[in-house]
Order: sequence, then structure tokens, then C-alpha cells
Amino acid sequence: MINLDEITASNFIEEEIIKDLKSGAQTQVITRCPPEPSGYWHIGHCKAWITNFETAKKFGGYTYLRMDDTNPTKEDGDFAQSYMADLEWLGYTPKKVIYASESYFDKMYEIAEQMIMEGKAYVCELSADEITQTRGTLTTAGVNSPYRDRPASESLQMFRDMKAGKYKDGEVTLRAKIDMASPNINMRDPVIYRVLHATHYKTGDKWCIYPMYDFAHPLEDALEGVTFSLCDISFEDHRPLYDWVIHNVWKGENKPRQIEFAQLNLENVLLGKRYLKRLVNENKVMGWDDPRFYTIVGMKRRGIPAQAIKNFICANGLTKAKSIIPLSAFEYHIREELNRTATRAMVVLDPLKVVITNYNGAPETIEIENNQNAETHTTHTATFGREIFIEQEDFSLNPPPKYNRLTLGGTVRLKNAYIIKCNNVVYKENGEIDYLECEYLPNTKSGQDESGIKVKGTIHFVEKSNGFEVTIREFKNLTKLDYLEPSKALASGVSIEDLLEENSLIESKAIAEKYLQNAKIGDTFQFMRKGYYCLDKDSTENNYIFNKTISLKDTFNKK
RNA sequence: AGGGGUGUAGCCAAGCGGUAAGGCACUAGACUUUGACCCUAGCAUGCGUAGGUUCAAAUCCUGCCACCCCUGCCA
Repeated sequence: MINLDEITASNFIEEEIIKDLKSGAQTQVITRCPPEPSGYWHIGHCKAWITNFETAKKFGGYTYLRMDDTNPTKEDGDFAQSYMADLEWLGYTPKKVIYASESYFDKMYEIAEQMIMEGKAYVCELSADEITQTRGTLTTAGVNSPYRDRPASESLQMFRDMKAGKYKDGEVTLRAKIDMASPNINMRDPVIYRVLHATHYKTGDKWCIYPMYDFAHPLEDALEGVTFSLCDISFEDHRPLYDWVIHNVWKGENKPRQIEFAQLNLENVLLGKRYLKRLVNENKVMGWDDPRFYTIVGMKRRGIPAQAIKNFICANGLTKAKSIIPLSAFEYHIREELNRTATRAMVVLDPLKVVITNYNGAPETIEIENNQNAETHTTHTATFGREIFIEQEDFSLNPPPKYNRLTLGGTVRLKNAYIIKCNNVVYKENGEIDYLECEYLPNTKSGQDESGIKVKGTIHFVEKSNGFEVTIREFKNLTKLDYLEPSKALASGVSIEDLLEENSLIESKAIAEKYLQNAKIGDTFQFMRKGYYCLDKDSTENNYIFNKTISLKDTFNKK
């Protein structure tokens, strides 16, 4: 058990928790991560899961992973499996994995019968349309169902008949008896059980009635012993109903408490599940794990480290204020993490051939530091020789001001190798540059340079015999930058075609040092002076495909 | 008089009656065998707004304004 005096609240939820712990309203912090297994997680869900896990951890508590699977028509066991993998990737281990269906359906049914006997619920024969009509509006009260005051014994029998399959879908419902005039529409005798003749991925055909979220969720929390149910702000209006169930229906001593916080939104990022699903189904992307998606699987495939996601979410704090965070705030954490961890390599994305005219021997070995910023320094080898490739943009015939790279007659340092000087430009018949003729300064090799020559710039290169061709996939934002909130734009009538950025996937070829042939799927690298890249799962032995996770910051080209 | 929320810099966000933390972005500069990273400096006489209480208000009180969410037998 932790000492409360040693804990400082870092957000309003932790303040509330400390109050409850001090007052004795709760004695420990047990939270839950309750996904409905009906789609893939995205970064918005990550905030919820991370919040539940981190909060419990801070107070010495723990977290359950609970599949909130009360709607068989939307759910699928494959998703449940994917959540366990995603959670593990994020670095969290739930105390236990629970399927609400399997673990709680029986208990919830019992509780519903008890409610009926206590006069707190009734079987209603109104149709869905009739329920909507009698519910009232935002500004007017609803009217009582004509079945509201039927005897408990009659409701009980009918409820048992519902369970026994004697009713068709939609024919009857079980409703909580609360208040049809409540200003909170959720309290106007909400449906708590519906008839649904559907096969559940977990419980099969055992049930043909299923509990509704507002009834099931508080009971699941209570049954599990969850003390703090941390969810997003869209459930704020449901809290009175949550509390009603806990205080009027639940008989246990433990009283879980729901606290809501604002969702995470990213500028220009499309997250809505149904829209992503449509893009997947229409083959507009490579799948749920498309690197342009901010789904967990998409981010992972793109090469974004789990730690960067956690750092980003924790850095943003927890409040109830609506926020739309610029991608640059996330990118900062991606770069920070990758800078710490990614192995450096030299890759020429847009090659320009250079012949070192005074170098005639076989290629020689050079050493490349894997990560100068790492605690332990390791290296790998590459080569330097007569024929090399540099980036097109690292040579200029008409250099702009402060251009520190190679020019005709100028010098530049080749990273980890020699200083070279450009003496001549050889053109093709069509007038384009064919290759550069340079000389190297033999006494300037990295690590043993005694020349004292200073150059303004250093560029990367790949020596011909040490190079192999790879495929590069670069990504633009999936949607046009005109739309700050793409989901809202779609909801307000913008078509998907208008919303999508054209050619947001750009494929090209590059020359990489052979060291990268050791790469495994998912390995991340910094291609020096360019950016961070990750070996994609589509790679084959003959075609290495690297996804560009993110570029390095570039303060030169920006100016 | 439906109800529930939220307003602190371009974007997040601390602050809880004692005179506006921090981060991102941005701008300058330093350093550099990655124009990255690291480092230094700058960046709100102002806290949605109008009053009030107080020696003192982003913090307390009152009114107003703006924006978001809620009428599934979805979660």
C-alpha cells in the first residue's frame, strides 16, 4: 500500500482519487480498460487505456482488461485478440483479461430479475419508434409507458419469456423505472435489456436477450471490484444513470465511481472508426495497419515507438477541456524517442554519381557509429571507394546563401570518410548532370585527420560496391490539411473523395548501405540527415521496403 | 429558465486569495564529421466578458457571452 502523503496529484482525477482515499470512500485504486471488441484501437483509445493503467499504477493499484461485449451484432473475437497484443506492445499487463459476456451475463440477469421484483424495472411492449416518441424531447418531458405500472409478477414472467426466446427481436424490452420527466434524457426509463436473436462470439446462442451499456457497465465495474471507472467525457451525461444503478440496484458494499476526461484529438487526423473502415473496405489504404492511419497497428507499422505514444499522451495532461493537438506535438516525442534508440545508417534517396578521380584502389573500410547519442557506443562498417553516390540536393551549381554542401570547386566532408573537392561536372547529351568528378584529400580520413582543413558541411554517401537498392515509402497526411477535424468534415457532408489528400503514399527507390540487409521487419533506423525509417512487413529478400516514420527537423530548407 | 460541460499565449497546460510554471510551435544565437540531437536567449501588464468583495482576484460572488455534448432496443 502506498503512502498518500508521498503522492502529489498531477491532474484533477488524481485529486479526486486522493480525496476519496482520504475520506475512505475508496480504499484502493482499481481501474479497467473496457474496449468493445468491434474495431481497431487508435491513438484516442490509447489515451483512455494509458490513463486507466497509469493512474492505477501510481496509486499501487491495478487494471483489468475487460471486453465490453454486450452487443453480439458488432463484435468479433479477433478484435479481442488484437487488443491483448496491442496492450502488450504498449507495455501494459492487465491484472486479468475478462469477457463481460462470459463472466457477467448470468449475474446481470439475476440482478435484472431482482430489479423487477423490487419494482425498479418493467417489461415494456412499446416499439422502438413508440419509445422514441414517448421519450419527449430535449425541452419537454416524456410520458410514461402504458406498461410502466404492470405488476412485478407479470413483468417477471415476461422477462423470463424474453430469455426463453418467446419474443421476436424488438418486440419487448426491459426498462428501468426512473423518471420520464427527468431533464436528463438518459434517465427517462432507459432500456436495459433488449431481445436480440444473434449468435455471440463468446456465448454462442445461450442468450437471446442482451443487457445495454448503461446497465451493464456499472455492474461490470462493481462485480469486478473496480473503484474508479475512468472514461471519456461523452459518458458524462450517463453518470447519473451509472450512479443510479450503483446505488439502487447494486447491493454490494463497494461503490465504483465514474470520472470523465476529455478525448484526444489530433489536428488533421482522421480517427472515426466507421470512416477508417470504409477506407479499408474500399481499398483506399493498405489495411487497418496502413502507416497513414493513427491506429495502434498503423502507428506500429509506421515505426512509431510505443514509448513515444505514452510520452506524448502523458505530456499533454488530463483535463475536461476539449483539445485538438497539432501533430507537431506528437512528432516531437516520436523524434525524441527515435533519436535515443534508432541505429544510424547512410542511405541516398536521390542519387547523384560521384567519381573520385584520384582514388584507384579497392574500396576501403570506414566505421559508422550506430548512435552517437546512445550510452554505449557501437559501430558498423561501410566502405569508401572510387565511385560513390551522394544526394542530388547536396550538390549545387548555383548555391543559395549559406549553402554548406558541395559546389563546383568547393569542398565538403563525406560523413565518416574523407573531405572531397569537386573539380568537374560531366553532362549527358540532354544537358543533365551525368556525374561529378571529385578528388579526395587522403590525409583527412575521419578519426585520423591531421590536415587541419575545416569544411563547412558534412554530407552522407554510399559507396557503389556497398550499396543496394531499396524501396522507400513516404507518407503525406491522409486527408487534406484544410480540414482540422476530418471526421467532422465528413459528418457535415464533405465527401471522402474531397477529403483525401491525393497521392498520400509516395514510393521511390534509394541506395542503401548493405548493412541494412541485416534489418528485420519493424526495425527502425535513422537515415542520417534525412529521417527515421522502419522496415515494412511487405519486404521480401529481394525488395526491402522502408516506411518513412518521420523526417529529421530541417532548419535549412525551411528558411 | 431543458440538462450536462468547457473557456489561461498559435496549440496543450500549471495555478486552488499574495501579484501568470512548464512543454510543443515559433524567433534569434551557440555548437556540430547528421544544417539532427544537445545548449542559450526571446516569446501573456494578461487569465471569455462586465461588475462586485478584498490591502491584494486567473483564483471568491453575481450577471452576461462563446463553444462542445445529450432525444440508439450502440458502446
